[in-house]
Amino acid sequence: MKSTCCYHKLTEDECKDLLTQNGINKTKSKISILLKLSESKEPLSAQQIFDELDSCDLSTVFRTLSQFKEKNLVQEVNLDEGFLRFQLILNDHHQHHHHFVRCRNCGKIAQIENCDLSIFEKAIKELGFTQMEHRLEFSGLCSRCS
Amino acid sequence: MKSTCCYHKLTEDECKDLLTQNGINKTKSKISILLKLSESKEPLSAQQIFDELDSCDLSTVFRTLSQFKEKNLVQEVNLDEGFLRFQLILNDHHQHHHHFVRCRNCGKIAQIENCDLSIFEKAIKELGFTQMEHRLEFSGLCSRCS
DNA sequence: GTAGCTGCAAAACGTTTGCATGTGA
DNA sequence: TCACATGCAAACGTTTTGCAGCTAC
Repeated sequence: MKSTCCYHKLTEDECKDLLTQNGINKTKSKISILLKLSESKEPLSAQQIFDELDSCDLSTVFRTLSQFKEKNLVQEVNLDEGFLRFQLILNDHHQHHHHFVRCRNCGKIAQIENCDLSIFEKAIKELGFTQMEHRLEFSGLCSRCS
Repeated sequence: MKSTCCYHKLTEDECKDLLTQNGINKTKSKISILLKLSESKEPLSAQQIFDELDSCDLSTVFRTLSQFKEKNLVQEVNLDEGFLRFQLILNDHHQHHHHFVRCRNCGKIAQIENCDLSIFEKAIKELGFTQMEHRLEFSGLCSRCS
């Protein structure tokens, strides 16, 4: 199975550096949330992060993720599951877009590289829209489930 | 402004026929929900439908939409607003996909025709996935807001 | 008559917020 | 010191559910 393009487990020191660079206080919660996100090959929900941390309130997880999002450290991922997932953005040069395939049966998530939606963006400009952002997600059955 | 591809206001009789064809009881609620959906040029939320109907519980709206979805009469539209919208599917030959642009400022919604995502589907097949479905949505600023 | 539909109320779910206390720089 | 971060509890908005009564067929 192809690995995701920007999976990179951070050390605690790297987490601290990242927080400093983004002007965020280096608290126990923020460091461990950052660490969890970096350890995961797929985007995590707030609940998932909460479940894997020993002592940290769910509201703190949400507040922290919201702050990370503001600082462009994470992107929200909506896979139509009824909740949002969050994925670390490490190389933030250019706009960063990840697209996912999710198995409708087992929930397995894979990532799709290379996203050229210029055809659509042209059509949308004709509708008078500017400053476009997009969301592209797939679902299907993974090799094990199909 | 370009009109949407399959907007078609139904008559009450057409609604009744559609329900009969799909083996759904012709109740007052179901007819009026179907009518509302057909009158709208953009996908409606359950709340919006509820607000525009005189006497019909919100739970009935949800239950009805859920039934319509099972019968492939409507598709869910997720524009990352924190709730789902529902759009009538009238011409159900082939898989039906609509994609939307939503103005991040005023919420105005427009529809995008022609959806060729074959490039991605090839990449995804290589990941071992089959029976693909996709979701593609854009946001931006409409001509009035940009 | 019976399966299916409805309204009402309550719950469930993910998420956000207010507030008093605690912590990092 | 003081802005910022946290835990707790309560609220929020969307959606689901249980139940008793009603309606379509």
